[in-house]
Amino acid sequence: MITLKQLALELNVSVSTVSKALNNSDEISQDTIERVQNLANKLNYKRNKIALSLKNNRTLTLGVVLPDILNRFYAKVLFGIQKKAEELGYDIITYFSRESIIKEIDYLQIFGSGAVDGVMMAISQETIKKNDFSHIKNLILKDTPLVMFDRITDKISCDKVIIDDFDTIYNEFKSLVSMGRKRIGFITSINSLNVGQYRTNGYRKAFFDCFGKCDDKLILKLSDQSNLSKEDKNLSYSNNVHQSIKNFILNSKGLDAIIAADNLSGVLSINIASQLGINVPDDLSVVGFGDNLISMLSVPRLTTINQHAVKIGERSAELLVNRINEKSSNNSFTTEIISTSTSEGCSK
Amino acid sequence: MITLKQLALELNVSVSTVSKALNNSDEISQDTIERVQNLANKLNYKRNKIALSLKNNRTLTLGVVLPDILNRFYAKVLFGIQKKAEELGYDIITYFSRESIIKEIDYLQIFGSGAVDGVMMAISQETIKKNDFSHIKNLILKDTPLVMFDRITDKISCDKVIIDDFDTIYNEFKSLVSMGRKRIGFITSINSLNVGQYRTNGYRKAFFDCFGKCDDKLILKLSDQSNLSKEDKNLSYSNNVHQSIKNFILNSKGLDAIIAADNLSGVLSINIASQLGINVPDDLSVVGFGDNLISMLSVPRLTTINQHAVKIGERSAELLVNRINEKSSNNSFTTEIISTSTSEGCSK
DNA sequence: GTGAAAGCGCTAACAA
DNA sequence: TTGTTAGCGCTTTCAC
Repeated sequence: MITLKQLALELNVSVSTVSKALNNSDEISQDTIERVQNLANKLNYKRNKIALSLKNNRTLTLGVVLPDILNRFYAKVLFGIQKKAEELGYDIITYFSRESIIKEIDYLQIFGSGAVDGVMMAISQETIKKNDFSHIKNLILKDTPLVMFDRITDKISCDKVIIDDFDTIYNEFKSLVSMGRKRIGFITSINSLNVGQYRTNGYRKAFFDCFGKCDDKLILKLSDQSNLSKEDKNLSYSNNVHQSIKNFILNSKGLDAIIAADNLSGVLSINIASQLGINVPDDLSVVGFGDNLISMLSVPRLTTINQHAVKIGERSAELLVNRINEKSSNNSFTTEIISTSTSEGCSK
Repeated sequence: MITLKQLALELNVSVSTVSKALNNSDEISQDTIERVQNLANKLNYKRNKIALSLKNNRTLTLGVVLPDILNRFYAKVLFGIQKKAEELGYDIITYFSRESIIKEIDYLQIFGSGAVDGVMMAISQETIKKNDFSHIKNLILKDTPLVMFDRITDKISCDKVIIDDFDTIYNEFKSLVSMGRKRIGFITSINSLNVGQYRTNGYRKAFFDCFGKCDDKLILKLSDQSNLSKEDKNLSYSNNVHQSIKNFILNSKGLDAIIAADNLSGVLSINIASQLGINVPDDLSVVGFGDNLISMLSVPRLTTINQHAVKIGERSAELLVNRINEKSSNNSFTTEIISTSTSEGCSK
């Protein structure tokens, strides 16, 4: 590794002169600046990030805790985080809690001891279930800036970035009704998550507002994927899911629309309906969460509700860096809602 | 942040005594050790990672450059990397090149300046196309340990982890033949990648060995996804792909099997064939790359070739840490081949 | 058994 | 305009 010392030696100047020259300090003559920078370029010199961190007491690194990188939504969030962080001059260190609170506790302790300047996280399912957020409180006590996204909790005061799950489903329901749909079903495989519950509530409320008491037979709860061990996500699991959806479609009399609360059920519903000879979207409208990639796997392509995951990541990073750079500890935290949008597809 | 100095002050001992006590040095009396450690625990003292890095000239951090985190294969690799790195006591800093050589150059320069102890990467498509690996050579010149995975090149000497694309497809073809299939088609959307070419070559060779001269009409080259800007991955793109596959199936006389070289074409082929009234797998066998999640989106579920992406990540991290810990610079690099396996599904 | 001092690579106040 | 020095938090050698 090439250091200031080596440059200084080579050029017969002092280390501090080199340092200043590289920083374009106006204390240094133009001539020296050029000599130094030329050599630095030639040798491909790059400042040592570690030394800078120690000196400045800031690492220019952000910590990220994701429940599950194999979930495409979080992969997109991570992409957004990385992109924005890079723009703002930060690196990211990434951990995956795999829905475990123990891991989460571990990770936050590491992040809380000077390894990063701030932390972004979506809490694990286990943490939600245990309703125990003390590890997150500890992080905040250490004055580590924190931004929560997607999976959040009222118990913690910090900046937050979410989508409005309730309203999204509520509005989607209304939109289907305005298109003349009368029996709108709801499929979810994320029952145990708060976001899943908000979506279900949005469905129930819209149903009530449009048609009166909600018919629970129109709600299909698939077993929660994230509750399954890897071994369970095998053939028999997918057979079960296929069968459940098939039965749901066959047994729901007059069903003319489906809203899927996750990014797989929608695609599956279309493919299964097609096999049953049901024409999508003429006989059955299907709308689901998803993105360009997953949604193109159904024939016809699924009409999707786009959560703008990348944007969630970007805004989280932005809010975090703002918070880091804030001098006084401003106590007013914001909760930012990223609006969803319906993207083109042929299934609605 | 709490430091050694503060502990020392509080306990009326020197900084070095505190340091040694925390490290259970036998130079220090048991009594002092206890006093120090008690206070440290009480105040939740954690060593400052940055200071340690500077002192020891190793960061306990690994650098990762992925072409695209939205590609599920790389998301899985990243998962494997993170898992193994954590086991071995390392953090990871992650960059996404987005298939751009400029980004890649940037990232490797940062990584080469002491920010990490070693680097893992899969090269970008642009780098492959330009056939210019000087930035990677520069990294190696700086004595930064490097492991390449999945997308590699002969031009660089380092440890490598790959799957055997050629043999995988070759064997899959033979397996289909042994099941009595006679007209086996091949669909690929990754033409421009070397891995894509290896797979195509595997197909051609197997075809030749079984049936003589390969009929190019049985090969469908879809437009390369990673060449598309985000805007192009829209409805018309998926319509085009759907239509291409449909035509391919309809126009390939006697087609009784399809091997898909990427993780989407297989699922799509099944769903499209089903819509055409073709029975999968009775009339048409379909085998594709994929994983538990994507493959369950077809009805029936796709029989997949599993690349064991997580394992690729794990082995890469393992090889890298081994290389880092190696005293002498051993020049014999290994290329590790992770074997694929066919996982259960109903489409073969 | 304990402490002083040097040094990892860098910046910045202060001297020259 | 350039150089000297101190110090970020930590470990380690060498005195005491």
